[in-house]
Amino acid sequence: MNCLKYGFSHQTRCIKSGLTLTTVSSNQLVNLYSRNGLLQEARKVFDEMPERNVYSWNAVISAYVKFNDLKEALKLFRTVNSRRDVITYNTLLAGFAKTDGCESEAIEMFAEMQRKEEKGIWVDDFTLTTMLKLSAKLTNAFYGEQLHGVMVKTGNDATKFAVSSLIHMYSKCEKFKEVCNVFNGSCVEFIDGVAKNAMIAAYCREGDVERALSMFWRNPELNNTVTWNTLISGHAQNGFEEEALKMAVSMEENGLRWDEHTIASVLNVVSSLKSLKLGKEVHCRVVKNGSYSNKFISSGIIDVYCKCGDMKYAESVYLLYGFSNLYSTSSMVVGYSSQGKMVEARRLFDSLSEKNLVVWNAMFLGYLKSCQPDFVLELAREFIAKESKVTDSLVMVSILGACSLQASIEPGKEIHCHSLRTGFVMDKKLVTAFVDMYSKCGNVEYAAKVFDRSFERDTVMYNAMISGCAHHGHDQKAFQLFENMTEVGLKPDEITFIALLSACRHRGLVLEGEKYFKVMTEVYNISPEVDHYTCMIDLYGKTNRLDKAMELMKGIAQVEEDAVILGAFLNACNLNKNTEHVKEVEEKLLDIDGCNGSRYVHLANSYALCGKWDEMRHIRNRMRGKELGKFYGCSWAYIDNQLHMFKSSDISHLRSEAIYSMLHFVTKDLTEITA
DNA sequence: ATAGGGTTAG
Repeated sequence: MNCLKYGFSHQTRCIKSGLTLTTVSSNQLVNLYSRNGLLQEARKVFDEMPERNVYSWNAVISAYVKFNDLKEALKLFRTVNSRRDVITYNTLLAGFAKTDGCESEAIEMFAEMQRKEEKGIWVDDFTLTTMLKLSAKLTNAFYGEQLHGVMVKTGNDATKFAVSSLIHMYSKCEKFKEVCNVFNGSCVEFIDGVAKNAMIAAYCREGDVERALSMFWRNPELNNTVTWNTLISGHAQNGFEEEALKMAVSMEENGLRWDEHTIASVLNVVSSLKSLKLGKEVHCRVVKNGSYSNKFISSGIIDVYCKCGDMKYAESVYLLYGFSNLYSTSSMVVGYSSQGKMVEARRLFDSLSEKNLVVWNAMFLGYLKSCQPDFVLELAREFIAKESKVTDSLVMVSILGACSLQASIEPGKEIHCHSLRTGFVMDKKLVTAFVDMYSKCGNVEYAAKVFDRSFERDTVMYNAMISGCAHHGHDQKAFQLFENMTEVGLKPDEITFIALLSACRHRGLVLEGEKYFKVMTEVYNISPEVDHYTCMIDLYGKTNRLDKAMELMKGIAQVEEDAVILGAFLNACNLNKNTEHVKEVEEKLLDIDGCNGSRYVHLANSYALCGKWDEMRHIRNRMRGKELGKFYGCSWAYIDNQLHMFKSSDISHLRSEAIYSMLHFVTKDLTEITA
C-alpha cells in the first residue's frame, strides 16, 4: 500500500462493502496518509479503529511528530503508558530533539529511558544516534563523547548510522581530530554516501576545501544532491564564491536539479558578491519553481537586494512573500540598518514579535555607525528590560562604542561591574572596546587595568591602548607598548603608527616622530596615508620646523592632495607666522574642499594674522552667497546623568558665569604650571 | 505486513 490512490480506493471499498479494515491495513493507512501530508485523515482512520496495537499508536504519534505538533504527540504518548515500546520513545525523543526549545525535554526523556531498563525499554542504536544529533545541535562535545562511549560499550558504534552521526557530532563540536579517528577507524562498509557527505562538511568546516574536493571525487557514484550542496556551501563559506557558483552550474550539467538548499547557498554567494544581475536571475528561478515559501530563500533574496543597495526591490519582495517570516524581517532590518536608514530599520524592528540577537545587533551597530549614541543607549535599556541582562559580547561592544562616542563613562562602568560580578569571560573584541571606552571617557588608568588583565592580546587591542596613552600625553608608555607588541610577535599596522605619531605630535617629539615614520615605511612597508602626514605636519608646525613640513608636503604630491593635510599645513604656517604659502594653499584648498565653510574661516584667519586685510575680505566675499555652514566645535559633560553642552563662547548655560570664573582659575593654574 | 535514527541552509 505505497500509493495514496490505492490506499484511498482500498479504504472506500471497505466502507462500501461494510467490511472493517484489519488492524494492519489501518496502520498502513495511517502511515500512508501521514506520509502524504494528510494528518486529519490519518487521525480519522486511527480514531475509527476498533482495535489498536502498539504499531497503531506509534504510527499516529509519528504522524504528529512529523507535523511538529508535539503537544498532541505527547498527549497520545501519555495515553498509552502501558503499551509503549522503545519505538514509541524513540519517535517522541526524535521529535523533541529536532524542535528548538524542546532540547531539555529530549534529555529528560533519554534519562527516563535509561531508568526503565527493567520494564523492557532499552536505549538502542536509534536512541543513541538521535541523541548524538542533539549533541551536535547543542555543540556539546562532552555529552557527545559520553554517548560515543556508550555506543562503543554496547557495540552500537558499528553501523553506517552511527558513523555518520559521530562524524557530524564531532565536526559540529569542532573536534576535528576525533572526526578523523572515527572516519579512519570505521570499516569501509559503514562509510556510505551520508557518511561521505558528513565528512565533506567536516573538511569544509575546517576550512580545508582541497580535501573536501578530493573526497568529493573519490567514489563519485555516491554523490547526490546533498553532496553537491555541501560542497557549494562549503566553498561559499570559505570565501570561494566564484568556485561555488561554478559548481552550482556544473551540478545541473551533471543532471542534478537545484533544490532549496542549493538555491539558498547560491543566494548566499550572490549576496556576498553583491551582484544585482545574478540576484535577479536566481530570483526568477525561485518565482518559476515556487520555492519562495522557504524562509531561507525568501530572506535570502531580500538579503541580496539589501546588499546590492536596492531597497525598493527588497521592500517589494518582502511585501510579496516575506511579510510574515521572521527571517525576512530580520534581513530587512539588517539591510536598512547597514545603510544607515535607521527610521525604517526601527519600524520593522518594532514590528518583530520575536527578536533574535542578529536583529538586536544590527540595530545597535546601525545606530552606532550613524553616530546616534543616544539611541544605542536607549535601545540598551530596552534590551535589558526584555532580556534582564546583557550577556552578549557584541551587544556590549556596541554599548561601549556609544559610551566612547559621547564620553559617558557610567553605562560602560555598569556593564563592566556586571561582567566582573558574573565572571563573564571577555573576548578580545570586548576587552578592546573597554580599553577604548575608558580612554575616550578620560580614564586611561582603568583602560590600562583592563588591558593588563587580558590574557590574550592582538594588534587591535594594542592600538586602542597606545592611542589611549597618546591622547592622555603618556608618550613613554605608548612607546613602551609598541616595544612590547613587537616583542611578542604582533605586527603593527597603519593604525598603530597613527597612534604613535599622534603621541609624538601631542608632546612635540620630533626625533621620535621621524623615527616611527621611518620604521613604518621602511621596516613594515606601510605607505603613509592622510592621518600619518597630518600628524607629521602638525608635529613640525608645533616645533617650528616649517622647512621640514614643506619638504614632507613635496613628497606627498604624488598622492592626492587632501584638504585635511592642507589644513594642517596652513595651521603650521600660522603657528610659525609664515604668510608666504597661504595664497598657494588657498587655491588648492578651496579647489578640493570649497563647500566646507570652516576652510574659508581658517584661511580668513590666516590672512588676518598677517594683516593682509584685502585678501581676508576677498575670502569672506567668496564665502558669502554660497550658503556655507561651519560646523561649530562643541564640548559636553555628563554630570549626574544630565547632559551639559557648550559651544565656543557659549553663555547660554544657566550657570555660565560660575563656569567661566572656574575656567579662569583652571587656566591660570595651568599657565603657571607650564611656565 | 504496519512504527523510530545519520549528511546540506541566516
